[in-house]
Amino acid sequence: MDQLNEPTGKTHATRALIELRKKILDGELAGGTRLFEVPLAEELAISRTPVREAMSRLAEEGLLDRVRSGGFVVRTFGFADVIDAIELRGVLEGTAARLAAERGVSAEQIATMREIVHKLDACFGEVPGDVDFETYSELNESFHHELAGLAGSEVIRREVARVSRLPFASPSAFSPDLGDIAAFRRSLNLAHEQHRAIVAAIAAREGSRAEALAREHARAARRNLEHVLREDRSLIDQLPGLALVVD
Amino acid sequence: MDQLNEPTGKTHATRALIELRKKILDGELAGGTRLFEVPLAEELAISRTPVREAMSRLAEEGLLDRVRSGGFVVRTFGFADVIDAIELRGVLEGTAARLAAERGVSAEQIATMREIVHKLDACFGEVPGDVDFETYSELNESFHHELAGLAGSEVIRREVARVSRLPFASPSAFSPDLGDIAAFRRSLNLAHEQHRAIVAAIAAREGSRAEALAREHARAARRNLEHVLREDRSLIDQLPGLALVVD
DNA sequence: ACCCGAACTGGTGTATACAATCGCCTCAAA
DNA sequence: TTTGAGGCGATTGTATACACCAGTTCGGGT
Repeated sequence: MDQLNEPTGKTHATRALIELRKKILDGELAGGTRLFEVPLAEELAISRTPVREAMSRLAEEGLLDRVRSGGFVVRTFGFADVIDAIELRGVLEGTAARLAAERGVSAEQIATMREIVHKLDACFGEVPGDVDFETYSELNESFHHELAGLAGSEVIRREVARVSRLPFASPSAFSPDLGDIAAFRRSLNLAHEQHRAIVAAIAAREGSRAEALAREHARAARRNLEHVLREDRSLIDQLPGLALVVD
Repeated sequence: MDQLNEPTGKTHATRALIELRKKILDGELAGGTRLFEVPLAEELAISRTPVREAMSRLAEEGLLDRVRSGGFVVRTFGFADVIDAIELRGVLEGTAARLAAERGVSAEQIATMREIVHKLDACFGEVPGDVDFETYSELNESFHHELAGLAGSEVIRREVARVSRLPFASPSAFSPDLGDIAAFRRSLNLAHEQHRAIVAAIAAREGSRAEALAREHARAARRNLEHVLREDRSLIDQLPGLALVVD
């Protein structure tokens, strides 16, 4: 599921996939829009075959729905769906954390997690709000990536990855572009404390605690989303994958 | 996601989809087997195009994996994966139940659930083990179907449906074919008590309890699986979708 | 006015020829 | 022995023509 070959577009189908995905995420193709093969093929200057291939993959990603009579429509996402997708990620990461704790993880795995946490520590400077945002964002992604696989279950890892593929539900949804906002920088301290606690709970085989912490950790994304909605809706367009959301 | 047009096969692609799915679930195509378009097309007496379409859909279902260099392989499922898929269904149904309780459901929805529970009651006769298995199985499916949508979240409903599509993880995995075994028939009393309790918890807006009950309810499937593995492995071939599992 | 069916339109479904690519094998040179 | 270039066969990628299906419209008979 993570081997969706996209070296920035080798085949026509891959390029079509990337272009279409971009248009959907940018909101250029509104939810509910039916995608017709012929016009799309003309627009992309390719034949219908790779267009179909691309649409099929987008259906796998959950950005398109197949319609009964054939063809595809752009899936509609409202803010409620974004909230639910974030909740779902929390639930699944929570399950990954719980199972990791219950089933036990190797010393190497714990060491890996602790190293990531340690490197994340180093992102924070003396004064609150002084954060190496770029590095934090990368390490945060590593943390969540590792966590998904920590239970040693391919089934779980795959489903966590799947829901995280929706850009607005991904663990790094609010990371890369909100570095300017002081409030977000400061909230990172709390989030990172949760990173530390999750690892500790897993190491101590406290499954229920690990699960609860991972769920609460995902709530940070929801709080950020709600902040954006309440305080500064102009940020919506800057956040990747939030442009397609309608309400 | 539930509109996978399969009126038993109108188009070649649909027939190919059904045939391939059957072969995978029956274990005729072992996990790891690479599926080549040309031989498959010849075998099914159709062209490559609908074969690709069918494989693409099977990838969406999670029965095939795409490989980097193009093409598909049959996904491998071990018993550990079955366990995890059942666990995952429990987690997701638990989330559906919790959110339904937390967010509240309409009187009509509760009435619908209670009606299903009531009809399920009627499946049980005077003596333990006297069960209308056929009807129970159908109603059980309705119960789980309704539960998935009870939170009013399309995102949740869709993901519950998705994991339930793997036949060995579905709520009715052990229903239709185990009616003979007395032990299973008796265990149904317990399972049905859980149905009743889940509805009661949701109605009382006891989210945590509803979640825990739904999770535990899914464990019944796991117990049945483990029973089959321990006591009577010959049943494996009779259970739908368990033939593909290797360990 | 009403019905019914033929033709048309707009879309996907399918077959097929050909192009591009990947993996592997060979063979030669370091 | 290793390594790298080259070629070759197997397999997927792509274009395109045509088939087919479902609405829809239009016409004619009643």
